[in-house]
Amino acid sequence: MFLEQSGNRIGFGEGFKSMTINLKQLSKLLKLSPTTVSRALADYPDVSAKTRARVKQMAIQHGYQPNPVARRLQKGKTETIGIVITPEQNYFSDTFFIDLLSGISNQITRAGYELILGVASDEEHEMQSMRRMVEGKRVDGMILTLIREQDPRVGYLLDRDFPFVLYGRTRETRPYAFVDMDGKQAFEKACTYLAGLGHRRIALLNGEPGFMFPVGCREGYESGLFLSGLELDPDLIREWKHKDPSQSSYRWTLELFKNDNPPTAILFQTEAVNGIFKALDELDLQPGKDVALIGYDDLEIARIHRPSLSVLRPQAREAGQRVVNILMEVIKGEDPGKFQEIHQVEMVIRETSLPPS
Amino acid sequence: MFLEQSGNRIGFGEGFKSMTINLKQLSKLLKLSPTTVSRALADYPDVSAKTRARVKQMAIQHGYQPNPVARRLQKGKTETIGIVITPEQNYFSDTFFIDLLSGISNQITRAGYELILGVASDEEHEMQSMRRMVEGKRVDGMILTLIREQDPRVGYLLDRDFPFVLYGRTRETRPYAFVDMDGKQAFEKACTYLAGLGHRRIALLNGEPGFMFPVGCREGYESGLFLSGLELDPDLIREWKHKDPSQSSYRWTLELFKNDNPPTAILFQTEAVNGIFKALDELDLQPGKDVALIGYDDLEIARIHRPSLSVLRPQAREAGQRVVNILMEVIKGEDPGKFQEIHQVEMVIRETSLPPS
DNA sequence: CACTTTTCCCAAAACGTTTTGGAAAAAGGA
DNA sequence: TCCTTTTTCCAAAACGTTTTGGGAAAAGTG
Repeated sequence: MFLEQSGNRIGFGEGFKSMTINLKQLSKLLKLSPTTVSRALADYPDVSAKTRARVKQMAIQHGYQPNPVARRLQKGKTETIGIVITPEQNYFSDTFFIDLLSGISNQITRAGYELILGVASDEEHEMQSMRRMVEGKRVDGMILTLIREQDPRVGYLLDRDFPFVLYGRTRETRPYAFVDMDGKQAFEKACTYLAGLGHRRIALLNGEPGFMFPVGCREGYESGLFLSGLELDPDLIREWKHKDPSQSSYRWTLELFKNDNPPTAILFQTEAVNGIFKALDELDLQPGKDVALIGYDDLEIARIHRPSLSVLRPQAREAGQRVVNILMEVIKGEDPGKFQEIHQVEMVIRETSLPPS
Repeated sequence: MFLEQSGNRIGFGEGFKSMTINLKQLSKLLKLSPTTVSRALADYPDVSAKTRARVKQMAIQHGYQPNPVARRLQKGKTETIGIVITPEQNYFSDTFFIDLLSGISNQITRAGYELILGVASDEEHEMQSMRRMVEGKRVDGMILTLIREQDPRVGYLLDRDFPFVLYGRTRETRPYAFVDMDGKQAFEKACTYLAGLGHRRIALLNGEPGFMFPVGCREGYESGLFLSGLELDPDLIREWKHKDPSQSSYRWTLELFKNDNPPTAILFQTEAVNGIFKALDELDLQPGKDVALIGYDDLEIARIHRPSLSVLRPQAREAGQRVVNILMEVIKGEDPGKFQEIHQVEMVIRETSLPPS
């Protein structure tokens, strides 16, 4: 009796469990109607300044917070955003994805929303997890990452006019909202930079085919070569497959140097750096000295490695915040086509981008 | 008018948006009361088999799914579990944490619950994010990871009798539920294994102090030495600080071999492997051949590196699933003290655990 | 048949908010 | 003063479920 946890009585049992107070209880305490209390807290103009102050003070004093579930039901919103990640996307490899997520999460919290997470083992479960969120009315909007060139998720969401924002782009003619990094501009910049140093043989170790982001990287690479008056040599382009060890960055790098006219510089995704270093080591080539290297993504290893790796650095946190802000607009009913942002990528010159020896 | 999205009319406009149906609407369609429909779908015995079948069939046909928000309000549960991660915990470094998260997420989905995620930049925001979830009545239970020896989160949750489960352990006398890896047994096993191969000088490059898991690692290490009749040499023990480059695994490894009686084997967190390899390389020592290595956690790099790294492999996925199952019991009101699980860690012998040369 | 038990269904209440549509009281205007 | 406007508050409805507490019909029992 003494220890019962019914918890809805007020002013009894200073245990933490009973520290939860109701709108009704609060209004009783104030001798006001729940309506007025609710409106006072929401700063409606039709409640006098005096009572508003009194209400707010009492609310703080009792630690009142409106029950989010009840509010959601009444408002007809879930106040929730969904995201699905896959373990295979070793996008998780280092700070990059977590930075993106951090930006997303913080901005969502700021809006008073919730971020719900699904972890899917493959493409099929990814879709399944998303459908559960959408069709189960569990979210007001979706955030999509690691976008494929042909991505069924985008068609699905467009078909039912469900709010979403992509981090990345896809091949889809209907308008949709996205935030993307300017991989093209980044690789073009890196390529012309290396050419400017005197490099004539620049290789590209590109990301996994099927995804969208390597497309931009390649465009930028080709454009950079062109702007520098260099020929494109197909032998210098490789596509790295993350899941297939026979096509690992290590193997591809070794092969690259079997060429009788090997490259003096390599552009690549920083994820692949371990394999590249390993291969160069075996070939007795010094990174930076014998081969210039610029990676895409500023992972921790890029900073701590000796020599430190020159990189292209996308601002993941900022991008995450923008994704959320845009999604909120789309949820409000704004036209998604209005929100298509391409963010510049800065280049960080460290020790692996010297002129050819 | 024709394209209006009011969406609550039935059987009109086969657009996807209107594909959402209500309990009330469904019951009207069936000429039954909402009560009966609800109870039929929940398999209550007081509805005849015939109508139950009819209801279910109609529900499927119209893709009816109860609105989770409404159900939560009525049931007085959020059907939601919270977790807060921090970017600094480069636990995210590879598959380990994402595997844990994957186990957690899948099991939560199976229970019809939701997983909400907070990303905090430091210890203070970590607490803040958790308090928002708990005091804002946004979750029914919390999952805690990367536990510190003194962890204010645990005290906080115990104080208000809020359901939670730790992945890991902490110094706290009150009973609480946890799932932990048997780091002690793992390091003991690795240590005696190396000693059995003939190693006499075994070093420990331990995890960051302040966290709980290195404590078990050290205990296991010391116990392993003792069981093998080896002396403990404090010079062979280092604590690696992730955020402080002056105490990086690279530096510590170099220092380790300045010793005039250097180790022939090293035990460490696999996270630290890059620095160790780098240092050994500079010292002209071959991993596996000149120095035996066993890492804790089976990260991808352990498998793909040549020589491949022998490791201790915690089963992250399974642990994640157990954490959720236990949390569900605790939420139901079971005594948390009953759920304290320590999972065995298997040892995977690869190429870096040879006898001393 | 009269009574009890079982089967099957439902109206109403409840969960905790916000919104709607006033209404009473106070203030302003003539 | 009387009428209009503004200020300030509130009762009731609504959001979409599940649970409570029956109640009518059907089936069983003597």
